[in-house]
Amino acid sequence: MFEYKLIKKDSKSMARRGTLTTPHGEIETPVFMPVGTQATVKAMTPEELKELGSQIILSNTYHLYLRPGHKLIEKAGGLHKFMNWDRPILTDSGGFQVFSLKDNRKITEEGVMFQSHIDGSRHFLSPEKAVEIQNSLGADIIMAFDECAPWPSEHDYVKKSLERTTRWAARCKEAHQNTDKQALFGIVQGGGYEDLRIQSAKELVELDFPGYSIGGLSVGEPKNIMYDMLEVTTPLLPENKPRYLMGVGSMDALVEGVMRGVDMFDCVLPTRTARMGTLITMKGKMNIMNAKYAEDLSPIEEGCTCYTCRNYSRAYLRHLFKAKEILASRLATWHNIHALHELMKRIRLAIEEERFMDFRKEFFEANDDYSAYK
RNA sequence: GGAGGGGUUCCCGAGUGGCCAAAGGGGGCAGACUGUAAAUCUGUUGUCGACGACUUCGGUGGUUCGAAUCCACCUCCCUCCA
Repeated sequence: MFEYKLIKKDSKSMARRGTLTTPHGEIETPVFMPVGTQATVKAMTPEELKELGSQIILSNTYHLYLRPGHKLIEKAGGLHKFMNWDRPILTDSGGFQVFSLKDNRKITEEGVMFQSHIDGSRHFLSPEKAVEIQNSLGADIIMAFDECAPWPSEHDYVKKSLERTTRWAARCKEAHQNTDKQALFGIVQGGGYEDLRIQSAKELVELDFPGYSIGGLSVGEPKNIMYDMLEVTTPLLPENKPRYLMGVGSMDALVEGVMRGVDMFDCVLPTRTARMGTLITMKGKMNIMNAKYAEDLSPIEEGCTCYTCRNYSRAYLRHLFKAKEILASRLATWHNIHALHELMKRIRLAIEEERFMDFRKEFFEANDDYSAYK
């Protein structure tokens, strides 16, 4: 029910083109996955997500466990049914919340004691519990419970953390019941240390997962460190298994990640920044609220085929944002997600046509935000 | 016509002798955001030849070492009475 098929390998880089088969359909990789933490990609309906090209979306164990509760979702027939999304779903384990809610939790070997950000109540999340919740939710791909160590962290701390994450991964695998319907990914950690990334990758591969995530990156470290970590990690991962770089979603990082052998990416960046008025284009990002767009009646991006660009002008978008209209968030989110899907589509095509590195060169030459690469 | 209250920097609105270029909010301008505690947060918002100087708190003229703050007159607005 879960299978990764490698279609084509780029001859000049680690880039690869593949297909991921899940109980809820196939995913063409490399792929960008929008994030719908609370069982909704903010501002978009599932129908709209399909229209703009989303193949798979994320949701979150910690958030759905606290509210509305995984039991309710199970009773509703699972997350797919509950949120009316019949394509693949991937759930994060709550490992990222170990990082992001660091002031409200305590880590032990057994698991993590959280204090709810909603009402302050205490909850214990362990590898077993995280898997149990994810089994209830029923996502096609689920994550092992890990610790996403903060940047910067001492070598000693990261080493202990990753070794615990490996032990937790083994416990997750042991606890996982629906292996036929849900693929459990292990998560490589190791901070910004090459030796630790190598150690983590080897330990996890030893445990044999249907896919491997690369976590603990894009948490504040310089980009070159992230790329260095990818370069030591992906060669150690089995070629016939998908690799998922967690939490990465700027256009440049997507291109650079693909070049280093990553198949899957997710990120809140396009949706969050969309709500703040930052729009993503192939030429760079733009803050649509800037005064210079006040009377600009052209679309966000010339030639863009998204619903927003087909129908609305920069001036109109700016007006909606200035007026704090809810439609502003919707139209901007629509465009941003579409932009990343479009980028991935071009990347896939470029790999198929054996011109990925040329595509990469053209991308960086055309994109003002990443002129450092020129 | 009489009585009272008030006119503050783009707007609203504090301030009632020096610590005031003037609180706070709004608006404006700009920035950040990467497995979502985010329709959030941060900076900035009189001028200049700018670690100092100059102009500003309805207008004019005073008092004072010193005024947005006190006094006089003028002007405009609001409330009540006739």
